[in-house]
Amino acid sequence: MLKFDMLTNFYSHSAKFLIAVDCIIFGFKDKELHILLTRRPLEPNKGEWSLMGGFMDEEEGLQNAAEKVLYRYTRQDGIYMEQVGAYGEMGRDPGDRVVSVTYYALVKLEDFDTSLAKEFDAQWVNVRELPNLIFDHNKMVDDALQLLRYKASSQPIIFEFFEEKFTLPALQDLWEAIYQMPADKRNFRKKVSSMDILDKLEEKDKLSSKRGAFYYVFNKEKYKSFLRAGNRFSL
Amino acid sequence: MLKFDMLTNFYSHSAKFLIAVDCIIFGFKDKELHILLTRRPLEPNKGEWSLMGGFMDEEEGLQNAAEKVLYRYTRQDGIYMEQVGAYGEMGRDPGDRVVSVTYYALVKLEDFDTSLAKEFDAQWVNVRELPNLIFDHNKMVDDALQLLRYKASSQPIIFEFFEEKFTLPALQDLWEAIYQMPADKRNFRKKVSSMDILDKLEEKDKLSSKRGAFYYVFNKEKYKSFLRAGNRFSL
DNA sequence: ACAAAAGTGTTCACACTACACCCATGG
DNA sequence: CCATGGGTGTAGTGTGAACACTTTTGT
Repeated sequence: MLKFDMLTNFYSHSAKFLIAVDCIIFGFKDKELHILLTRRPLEPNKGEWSLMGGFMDEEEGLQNAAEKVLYRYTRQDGIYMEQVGAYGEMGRDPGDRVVSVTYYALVKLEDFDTSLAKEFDAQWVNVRELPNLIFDHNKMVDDALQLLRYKASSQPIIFEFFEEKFTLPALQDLWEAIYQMPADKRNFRKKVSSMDILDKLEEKDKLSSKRGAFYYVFNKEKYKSFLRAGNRFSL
Repeated sequence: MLKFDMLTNFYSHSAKFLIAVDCIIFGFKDKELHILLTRRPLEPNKGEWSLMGGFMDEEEGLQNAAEKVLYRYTRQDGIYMEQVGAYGEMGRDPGDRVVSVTYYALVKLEDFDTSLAKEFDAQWVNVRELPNLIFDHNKMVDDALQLLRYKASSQPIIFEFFEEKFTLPALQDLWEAIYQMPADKRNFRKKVSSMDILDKLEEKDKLSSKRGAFYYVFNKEKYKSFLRAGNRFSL
């Protein structure tokens, strides 16, 4: 009996914990950064605002668990995702001892399936007007935002917010929403175009202005050359 | 029975996991950055190189667990520590399903109790000459180093490597060990002194040179004024 | 014709880089 | 007296910030 335990499990003496995966899902809408929140469907704290989450299963890793949560609530695949951290202080969840590992994700909000919102009682909430969230979820969002800002300044992840093409005015609006700072139009465009990592399309977006703004696309190959030449992305 | 479960534990259906806390303990010695490693005392992979770690108990949080590990292996208190991340892919630990949460720590290696080394079969290993470590511990060290570099460039944590006082040549050696880059002596000293966050002592360190180098101390009050004036630490 | 957003260059200040010589001391 | 590491200043270059007007087009 003991021998069997030793073969299947070397650490059988130690305590075990529930592991939750909570996702800070960012999207860009109405010139503002939003995150997807839900009304918690279960006790304790049922009905209060909460991040999207779930428990990790035996037969999956942390990444898989996070991807599962993301797919469940967005039906999008290949979502950009990054771990924020682990939250495991005593009593952070009054329901039980739970260690939560958080990921932030960037989703393309242009073609979001609105029927999902009803199904899960989910809403896109402006990050500038966040309500009180359960447990330590507000702290998680703060940490995620800080990490997002750092990553977006040093890696080309800002393009993950768009389905494919985007205009420079929209890109700048997004930048300003992420950093909660106004940016100078000319300096912003200069910085972007100086990296030479975008392709300008013929097509214009005529929806948000009369003149229309040209669409651009992030060009992964150009970005690679850019890196090979010893440069580093910076926004 | 069911009712009782619901009161004490709302999530009783979900899987539970062992949670390990592994620490990347950094120290500065012989002009090089070192980390504290040990020969793993238990199966599986007994005898191989490993980070310092332990399992989290029921009645402690992640932070407490990490502090416990640090105190156990260094006997130092108030160690600077920061979470690196959670590692929880399937099969990362062949012994059992374990999710590991890692912290890096900066310890004062000047007055390190060498008897501890024997007690725990621990050694300070140069980060430039790391052996293969068990499981995903090499990846953990890489991630910790990256985070350390980022933090040390934007916050005054580099001083945590010293007991109290330090010389500018030693500080520069440490900086070079962290970033694995040579630094210009005059530019380095200019940057440090331009922040005006150090106190120069009368005393000199006469051990590492004939002329002797003045000791300096990090002045927390000066640093606060520095921040209040709208500046940001940068090295 | 006018309102509303797109697009475009130049100047200035500051920060970062490169660089070489004298000083103090112990042996 | 000399070898070893400690300590100091300046000039040039590149990067980030400030700043205003013209263009296009739908109504």
